[in-house]
Amino acid sequence: MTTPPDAATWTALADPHRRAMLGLLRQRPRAVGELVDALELSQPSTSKHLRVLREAGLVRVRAQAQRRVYEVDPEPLVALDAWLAPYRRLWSDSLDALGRRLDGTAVEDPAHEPSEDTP
Amino acid sequence: MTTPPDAATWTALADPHRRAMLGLLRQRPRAVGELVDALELSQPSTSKHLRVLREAGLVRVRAQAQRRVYEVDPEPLVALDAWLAPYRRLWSDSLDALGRRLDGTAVEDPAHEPSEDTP
DNA sequence: CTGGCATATTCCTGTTCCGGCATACTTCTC
DNA sequence: GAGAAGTATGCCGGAACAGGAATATGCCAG
Repeated sequence: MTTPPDAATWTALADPHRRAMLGLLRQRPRAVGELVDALELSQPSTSKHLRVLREAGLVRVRAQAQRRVYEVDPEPLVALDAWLAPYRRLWSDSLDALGRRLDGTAVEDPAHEPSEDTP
Repeated sequence: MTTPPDAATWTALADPHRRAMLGLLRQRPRAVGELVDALELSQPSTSKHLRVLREAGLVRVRAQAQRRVYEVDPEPLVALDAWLAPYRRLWSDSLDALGRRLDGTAVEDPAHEPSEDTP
């Protein structure tokens, strides 16, 4: 049933700076200072955003002497991917004539996805 | 290069009610009243959320006499899917031994994705 | 054209969120 | 140890956002 993304995941990704951070960390792990330089953010602000990402489980920290090296933890993104799955048929059906390639996106009967996320 | 998701898409999806709405609309198009009943929200609040979704391009409206029937427009989700793509290798490489199935997720050389979203 | 239904919009309030500045904490260097 | 580098946290003001109530708008039935 593939757990839907945690609310924290969504709110973490809602911010452009945090998405940019994730983009940089996807390339390679980086210390906070590198991120401060790359994005044009103050160090405290950067740390706070990293905190949000960390608490959402999107990044992991490993301490290297005084510096903290952050790297992406893809797990919440897997959940996002799963969340997206049922919507995928909405366009793959029409645009992708090849249809059902044998990935997870098996063609299920309509209107029976997990109701998910209903508050 | 697959345009990255608009900021509006992310903020629209950041709200649980709006995600729930999208989930309901994915099953079938619905009029506002149906959504008001399904979610436990006031009608004005519902309309406002629909407005956000609409302006993000995530839903389309078609007028049916006095009622407005909403349905999902998957286009922004395609962008989301594309945004997710470069991250997918982070877990498909490790978990999915089958690797590079021939979808869009071709295996590119690391650390060269579009820098995207940098504010 | 009057009244009623379905939806959108406005106004207002409480809350959350972001950014900057100052500061505390930890670890390295000398 | 003293000081510096690297990072995290607290506090604050301003902006953005969510929800409710009341109201406005469009459309239909009689």
